[in-house]
Amino acid sequence: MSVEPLPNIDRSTLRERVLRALRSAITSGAYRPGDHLGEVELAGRLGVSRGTVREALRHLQQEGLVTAGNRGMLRVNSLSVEEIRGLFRVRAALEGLAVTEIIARPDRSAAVAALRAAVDELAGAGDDFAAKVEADLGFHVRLCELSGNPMLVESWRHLEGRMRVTIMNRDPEEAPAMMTPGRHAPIIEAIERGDLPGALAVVEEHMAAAADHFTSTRAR
Amino acid sequence: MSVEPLPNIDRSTLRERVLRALRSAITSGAYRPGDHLGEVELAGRLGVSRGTVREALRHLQQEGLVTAGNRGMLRVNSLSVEEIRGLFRVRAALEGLAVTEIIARPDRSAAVAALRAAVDELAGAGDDFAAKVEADLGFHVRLCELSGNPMLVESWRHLEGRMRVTIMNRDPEEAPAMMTPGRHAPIIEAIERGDLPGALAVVEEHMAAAADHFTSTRAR
DNA sequence: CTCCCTCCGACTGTCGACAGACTACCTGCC
DNA sequence: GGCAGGTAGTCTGTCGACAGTCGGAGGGAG
Repeated sequence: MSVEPLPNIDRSTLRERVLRALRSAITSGAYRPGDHLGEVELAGRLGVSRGTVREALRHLQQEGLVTAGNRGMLRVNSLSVEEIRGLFRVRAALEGLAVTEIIARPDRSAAVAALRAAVDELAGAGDDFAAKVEADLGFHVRLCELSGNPMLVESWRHLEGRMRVTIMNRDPEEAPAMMTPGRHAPIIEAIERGDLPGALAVVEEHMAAAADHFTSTRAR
Repeated sequence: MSVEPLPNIDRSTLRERVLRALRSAITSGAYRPGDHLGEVELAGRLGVSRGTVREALRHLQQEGLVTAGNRGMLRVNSLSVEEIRGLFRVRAALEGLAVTEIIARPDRSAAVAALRAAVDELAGAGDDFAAKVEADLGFHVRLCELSGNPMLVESWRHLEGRMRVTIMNRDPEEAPAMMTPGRHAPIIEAIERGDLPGALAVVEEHMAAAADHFTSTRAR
């Protein structure tokens, strides 16, 4: 008797799938910042009950992708200039911790290799805007993962939704300037040298530049 | 016609009130880490429907107060030793950013005064364990607030639930050693001097000591 | 023409019920 | 005595419906 095929059964709950669908719809730009997300419409469109959509929306609200407006109505979030500046300062602190812990680890060279693979993906994204975004964020989350500190990853992910709406609030035409291998290589090099102050300075500057980028010429 | 009294109407939703009640029940120790939180039991005890309790529980799950166990059943969270160490390293990074921004602000002396008031509350808590916990966490969240970076506060609060279950997982008898005015004063003094490297070192050491404290003699 | 009142539509808040899944126990057979 | 199979109980997952509230359109009075 054969035992191979039997495709993996999807054991995820409906709520999880709806959550992923909505998150994807927002981060892909199908819903723009400010758009109203009505429970009834979404439930009808997804073919599930309101309660299920509701739970997914509440989850996205805590992720910062969605925010409550008048009368509890939810809409796609968009950050103010001050929030964006603060966001990138927090990211600088978190990713500064990440490089600190990576440099302190014995398997630093393995981390460097993994990071190089991440920038290669960024280089391979070409002109595909969505792929560039994924590769860029993928590099930074990988940075956190390689620190070996799950709580750091958790904290970083808590900011991810806010970053994604910020990215989506801009014109895709002018964003690629930020997401190039050249901007990320210095971080890896400093880690490889074991140059902690240098790595911290590079991360700091990387985030400051990103903050400037996303706070100028806002809203498309 | 008189216009004064008319007590403020509570416009909070039932879900918000249930959320606060459950959060309070956990952080006060009524439910211990590992305890199972059944939707039916809670709904019956609170006199609300399961759906409402469910939403509150999901919120607490994202806060890290509650975690999913077998078959989606939720129980009060408890952190491993590694998670606790990582948690306090992230806190060190965040609160390090806080002191950095406070020192850079022009109204630094006002922040110092506010922080002194916070440690006074800690001193006035006496032997009341719950009051000491509130005053201690109050000091640190105040530190973040005074940075003027709302995103920093948001990130810190995201860790608050995990800290609270960690605190609650220990014997109240031996915790007070951590939460004394003497342990917090050096932070304020370094800020007052404008001594950034000194302040960072103090915060770092404060968090390392706290991590050691909460990873030794675990579980009561 | 303007202002106010009323009615209508839409949306979220909350609830109770049904269904599916897993656990633990209990019984009968080997 | 031990193990397989069945069975009851309990928990979460999901759904549809009712109710309350807010905003706006529309009509009538001044």
